[in-house]
Formats: sequence, structure tokens, C-alpha cells
Amino acid sequence: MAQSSAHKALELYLKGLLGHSVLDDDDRAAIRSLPSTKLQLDATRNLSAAGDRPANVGLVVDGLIGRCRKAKDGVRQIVSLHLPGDMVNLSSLMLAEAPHPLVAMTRTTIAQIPHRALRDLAVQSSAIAAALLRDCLIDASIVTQWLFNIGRRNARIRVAHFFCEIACRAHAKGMTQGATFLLPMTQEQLGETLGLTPVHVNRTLRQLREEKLLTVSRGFVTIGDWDGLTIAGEFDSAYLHLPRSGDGPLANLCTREASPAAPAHLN
Amino acid sequence: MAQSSAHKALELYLKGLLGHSVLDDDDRAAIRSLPSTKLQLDATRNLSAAGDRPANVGLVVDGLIGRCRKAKDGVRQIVSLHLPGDMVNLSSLMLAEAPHPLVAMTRTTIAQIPHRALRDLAVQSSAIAAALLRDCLIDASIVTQWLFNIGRRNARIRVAHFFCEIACRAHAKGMTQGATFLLPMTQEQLGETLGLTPVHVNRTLRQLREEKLLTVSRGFVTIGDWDGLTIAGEFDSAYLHLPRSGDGPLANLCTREASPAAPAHLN
DNA sequence: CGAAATTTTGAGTCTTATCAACGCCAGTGG
DNA sequence: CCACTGGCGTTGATAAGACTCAAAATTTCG
Repeated sequence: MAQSSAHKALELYLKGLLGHSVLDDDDRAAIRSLPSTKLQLDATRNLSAAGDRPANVGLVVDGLIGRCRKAKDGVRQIVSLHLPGDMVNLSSLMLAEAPHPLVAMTRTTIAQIPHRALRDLAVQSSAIAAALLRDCLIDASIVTQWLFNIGRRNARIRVAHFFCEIACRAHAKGMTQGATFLLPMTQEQLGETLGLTPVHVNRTLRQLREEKLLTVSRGFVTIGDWDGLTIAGEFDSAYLHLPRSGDGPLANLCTREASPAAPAHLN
Repeated sequence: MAQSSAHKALELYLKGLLGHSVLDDDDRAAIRSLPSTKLQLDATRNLSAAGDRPANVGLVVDGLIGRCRKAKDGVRQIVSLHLPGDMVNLSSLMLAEAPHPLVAMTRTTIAQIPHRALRDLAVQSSAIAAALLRDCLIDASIVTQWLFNIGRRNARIRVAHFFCEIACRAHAKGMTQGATFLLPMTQEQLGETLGLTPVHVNRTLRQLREEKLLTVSRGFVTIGDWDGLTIAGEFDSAYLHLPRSGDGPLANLCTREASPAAPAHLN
């Protein structure tokens, strides 16, 4: 199972790249055969730095991982979240930076891919280089959206928007079942992501539940009213750069405007 | 003056690239001779979108410009600021995205550089490609820092941190005179940048002024106590990826820890 | 089953937002 | 030269949203 999961994650990652970039058969094969070594991150749900001067990028195989920044007093802000099939710290390939510590939200396994291997690929194939770069830029686009949300929107909009985003991203990876998907985060971790206290997250979730928009229970999110949630979250998925509806069966959740026809999968 | 300023801006931009990347003489010459056309942005200090599907990137020649995101109700969040010698929308080279509207904080002139020209350069020289990429990633690093600040820090820290950052960036470009530099932003624009209301910005600035840390008047910022300001702003310039102290006379403002010896230029 | 973590709820406080008014300053036009 | 104007900065009063502290209820896990 270990080896096969890393393959599955690479396949997922490749699928993501194909959503915004064109890669020929050689490129695809090269990505599929990228070498990697497994790394298990703590079941303790707590902070765990992964390498101080990373010589690897991480591919999430299983679980859920975030990058975070920490203030001296220990307060944290999670600045990005990575589902299985997402790459973490890809930018470390090109920019030597003090790596943001990683937080595993739950027991998480990562396939570490050596910088060396990815660099070789990027040199061989400019299409792969471009695809990786776009992946970085999309990450940045998401951070920008989060900045907007936290800077200008109240707790209810923030929380609703967040679940819209994760729903879209999970759906694009085929990780939703109907209107439900797994999101193993505590309310404290949600707070660290959304710039809120856990108590306020709790109250906001209650409010959204009472409005029949959304239920969160035991790490599972169930969306009760997709249209309502996108309106509550003022959500427009464009910044995620997912393929348009025409591009595949998975895309119809994430049309730019929450079109009435969209939430077919939410029944 | 028109033509020469564009040259000066390119020179400044090149200097910035050299802070984190190695470029040989050919590369430098190629960048210096990049073609551009001037664009004047409004003196009205208000929103002005620059091109819907940009075929250019923008190089700030003069003035101050921001990217922003806007909510339906018109509330804005400025997600990045660009001083003269900074590139705007560089990521549009590689990622076709709904361009963030640009806001000119004051009368601003931009040298528009065609995508085509930059792409050619990047293809010719992988060193240039890498340098441009790093520039994008540094932008993203700044956005991430802002996300942290807005998500987790109160108004006083945010404001102090912001002025530390701008001081460092202006200083790296040789745009400070002693402890003073130009920052032609209204308090409303500061609020849109920091996720605060203009009224609260005003009160926070007063507080910092009373603490003798900082004075803002008529678009000029004067730092009264650099060490105090970095402490108040919990500032560590690492995320800016400016050259270290050893790399040149301009760098000593921005040592990672606000070392007692650092603020030589602030006297 | 019991311990620890997490979620939920309540009460009170604080930071920040909102609303409103006034003063200052630069530019304009008589 | 001066009144007028509009944008911006400043200040006050009040309200709202989010935080803090605390404790109880629930779930998770050994």
C-alpha cells in the first residue's frame, strides 16, 4: 500500500497539473516516475517542522498538512493547506527561504521528492517547468485570496468561503462523496487558518448549521446548500484556477458564478 | 526625462534581481534594453484597472501602485504594494488570471513591458528565467507575511510592521534620505492595506507618534526609533529576501534581528 | 472504563468598526 | 488677497464583532 499510495498521489498531482498546463506523454511519464521517500508526520496533530533547509519538496499522500507562521508568543497562522495530491514547499525549489514549519492536521504521510529530481525534469522539459511554476503561482493566488478574506470579511463569510474552497479543491481531486468530504481539522486549527479564535469558529459553525448551509462533524463536512454557501461566502472559484466545467465531469461544482445548475453532486 | 526614467526603473529592477540571483553581462544588457511604453495612471488617487487581459507586465517608474481585490460592496483589500523599480503583475506572464485591478496611490507612471519581450528573454537565458521566477516567489512571500500580520496581530503591530517593511524596501532601492522616505498613501489606503478602518489607522499612527517611533506627515514617513519600531512590529526582514548586510552598504538596515548596530542610516 | 482532547455554551471585556462632526490645508477662482 | 471648496486628518461617542476566561458536555482513544 505504501508504494502504491505514492503513485496515486503522483497521479493526482499530475491530474492537477493537467488542469492548467499541457504535458505530452513523455512529460507525464517523467512525472509519474519521480522518485520519492515516504515520511510519516505525527499523529499528535501538532506542529512538526520538516527539515530545516529542505532538499526535498513534499507531496501529500494522505492526510492534511499546512504551512504556518508563528509569532514569538506561540500564536500561529496557517498560511496554506495541502490536500493529498498537493505539493508542499514547491517554491523551495527556486527560492532558498527559511522554510515555513509544517503542521500535520492529522496523521499525514508525505512523499519527499528530491529537489534534484524535479530540477532535472524542469531542465529537460520546459512544459514541466512551466507547469510547476503555475502550480506555485496558484498557491500564491490562494494566499492572496485568504489575505482578502481575513482582511475584509467577517467570521461568517470567512468560514463559508473557506469551506467552499476546500469543497472545490477536494472535489477536483475526486475526494468528495456526494455532498460530504473529509476534513480532519480541529476547530482550533480552523481558527488558526481563518484568523479567529476556536470559540468563535465554533459559534460561526453553529450559525451556518442553523442556516442549513453546512454541517461539520467528526472531521466530515457536509454541505447542505451549495448555492446558499457560495452566496454566504461570496465565493468565486476563479482564483483556484481549476478547469472549467467543459473540461471534465469534476468541474461543475466550481463554475465561476454559482450557477443554479452547478451543485449536481450535492444531492 | 520620460525615456531616462524608464531606464532608471529598469536599472533599479535589475539591481533588485541581483540581490537574489546571478546574472552575467549578457543577461544584464538584455534586461537593460527591454522595450517599454509609458502609461500614466490617474492623479485622482483612485481605482484604475490597467488592461483586462494584460499582454504586458508593468514596471513602476514613479509613484506607488497596489494590486487589490474588491468585494461586491466596494470594500477593497490592497494585496500588494509596488515601489518604483518593482514589477507589477509579473505572474501574468505565466498564469492567465483575472487580473487584479491596480490602484495608483498617487500619480504613477508605469513602463509597460510586453509579455513577448520578457518571454523571449526567459527562453534565451535560464538565469533570467530563474531571476524572474524568484521575483514572483518573493512577492508571494510578502503576501504570506501580510496574511500572518492581518490574521494574528493587532493594529499597532500591523502598522509598525508595515512601515518597517516599506522602510526596508525603499532603503534597498536607495529611496530613503536619512530616516525619512516618501510614501504617498492616504490613511484610507493604509487601512485598505492593513485590514483596518481609516479612523483606526489614524489612532494607531497617533499612538506610534506619541511613542516616538514614527511620524507620518504629508506623505513622508520619518522613523524616530528603528529598533523600537522593529520590536513594536515584531519585524524580521528575512521574508523580503533582501541581500544580507555583507552584500552592500544598503543592507544594514535590514539585518534579520534588529541588531543594535543596524540603524546607522537613521540618524 | 477512564483520561485527555475537543466541542459547546455562558458571561464579561476589549479591540476595532461605525457614525458624525470639526479643523486643517491646498488649490481655485473671483 | 481672500473666500470658497473639497479632500484629508483628527477626535469623540457609541455599537458591534471577536476575544478571553471558565466550565460543562461530548467525543476520542488508550
